[in-house]
Amino acid sequence: MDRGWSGLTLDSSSLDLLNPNRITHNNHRRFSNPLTMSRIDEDDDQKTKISTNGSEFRFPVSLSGIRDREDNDFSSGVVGDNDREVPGEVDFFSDKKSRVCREDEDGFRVKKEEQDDRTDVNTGLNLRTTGNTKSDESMIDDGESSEMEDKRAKNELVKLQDELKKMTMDNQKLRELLTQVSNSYTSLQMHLVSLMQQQQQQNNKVIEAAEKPEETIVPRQFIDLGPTRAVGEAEDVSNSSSEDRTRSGGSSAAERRSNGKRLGREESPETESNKIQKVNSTTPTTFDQSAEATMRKARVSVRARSEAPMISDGCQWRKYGQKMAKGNPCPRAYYRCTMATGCPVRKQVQRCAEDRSILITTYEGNHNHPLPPAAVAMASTTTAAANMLLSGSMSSHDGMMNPTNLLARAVLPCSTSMATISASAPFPTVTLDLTHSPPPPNGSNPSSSAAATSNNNNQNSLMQRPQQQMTNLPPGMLPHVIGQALYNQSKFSGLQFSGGSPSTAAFSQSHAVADTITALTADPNFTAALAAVISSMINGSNHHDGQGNNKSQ
DNA sequence: CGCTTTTGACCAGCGC
DNA sequence: GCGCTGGTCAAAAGCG
Repeated sequence: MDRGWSGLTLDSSSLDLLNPNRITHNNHRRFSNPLTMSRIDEDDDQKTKISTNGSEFRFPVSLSGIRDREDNDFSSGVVGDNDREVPGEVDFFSDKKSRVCREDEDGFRVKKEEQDDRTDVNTGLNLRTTGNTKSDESMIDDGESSEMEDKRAKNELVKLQDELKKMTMDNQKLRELLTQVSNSYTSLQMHLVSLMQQQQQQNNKVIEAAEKPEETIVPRQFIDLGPTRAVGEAEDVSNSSSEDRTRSGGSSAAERRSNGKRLGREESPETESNKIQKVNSTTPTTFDQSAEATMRKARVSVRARSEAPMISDGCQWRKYGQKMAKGNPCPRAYYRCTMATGCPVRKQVQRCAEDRSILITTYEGNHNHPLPPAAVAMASTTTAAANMLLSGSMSSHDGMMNPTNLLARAVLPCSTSMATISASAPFPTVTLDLTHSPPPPNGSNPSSSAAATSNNNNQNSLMQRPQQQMTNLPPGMLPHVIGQALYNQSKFSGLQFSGGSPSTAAFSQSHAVADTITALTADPNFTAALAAVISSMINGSNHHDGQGNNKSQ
């Protein structure tokens, strides 16, 4: 069994990775970004020396641009403290500049000026120098140099300590901010899902009333796929149960199960409603229509690389069966959600026949109970998938989909394609392939064919297409990204969420990033890889950056 | 002892 | 009608 709990833990090291600004901040402050330097100066005057000193180390560019400010910093900071240090500090800086100038031609002019100043000083000394006094001067110089070197080292130490303190404080602040953002996002997502579900249910009722005014039975698809249960509202789904899946033809399976074979399995409120349905479903007139409707049981299939038996999605699952599937030497395991009695959510887990490292997890149904934060994303996944598929079925039975592009955009705003949808399968299924590297712009990535061929795994004969993937994503992260993607997609579908504003895309994108960050925090071991994903999402320009993620292929 | 997993059996749908 | 396949059940076994 997989408890699948993934606590929200924050790691200071990961925080640096999480925050793109932070990355820029740290890296460039030490290496090459004068803009960051100036920003630091503005942020904290006390750190002027630090930042200046930090830049003093080795930034190779734009010396002429920063030079003046640094000189001023020196004169205002160091000189004020100890006049005797002025020459030393200046000399040292000049040495550094000389070294820097050897590395960068941009600073040549500055170096020359500095050298000229120094030359003037030395020249003056030389003019007063005799043979003996010259050696004395040298000795004095050496003594001052070593002393200044010590002081410089001390200053550096103090500065570094200050910088470390500042970084620690920044990390703490970011940590708190991240926690707040995560919490806010989780609650907001739940709220939005709830609202969307309510809206869709209203739409469903209107449509059903219009199409089948005399029918007492609503095709289960509408209810099963309806998101009303995802957040655990005790909605009286008088005729729904993903268990009474209509693939069984509706009545026969329901009757069979009502005969006692499955008694005790479901003690949820559904049991009562199931009985109602069973009675009603015996009516021949309802069978055909409900059967047709229920052919569209939404599923979300996730392909991901994982050595674990299951990907961790935050829910509790109980294995209730295992079968050898045709064409795949690996058995298929059937799991049922046990977080609440009667939760209709099931999932199938099977390894890909072609690549055993690929784990194919197919989710079905919507949770009817509150979920822990770690499981919200996957819940939203199934819900959003249901919404998306349902929106298609509402508009057209066959032409429901061509939302791949929309979905792909929702999954990753910068992606070409990541998810595919099969409407022809017995159950409309959204398949997300997270196992391959991003294809080249022309889509001729060999992995694309691999993705296509490796799908021969009896997963409803889904059509696979070249994908934009996030290679080796940690299992814990998958549901977050996927959930957000599908959630976005469901909004983009526009059929049941007509209220979407132009800002919806940006809103969703920002939340996708936030959700990704949440997932990141769940497993610091993957922060590096995930930071790359976040960066790609933020930058929106990772189409051609697949080399680093080609490990999986 | 209670919960979970295993596994053989059962059933429905589908194609021939 | 028969066989194949997918999906599920439920008794038995395992486990903490």
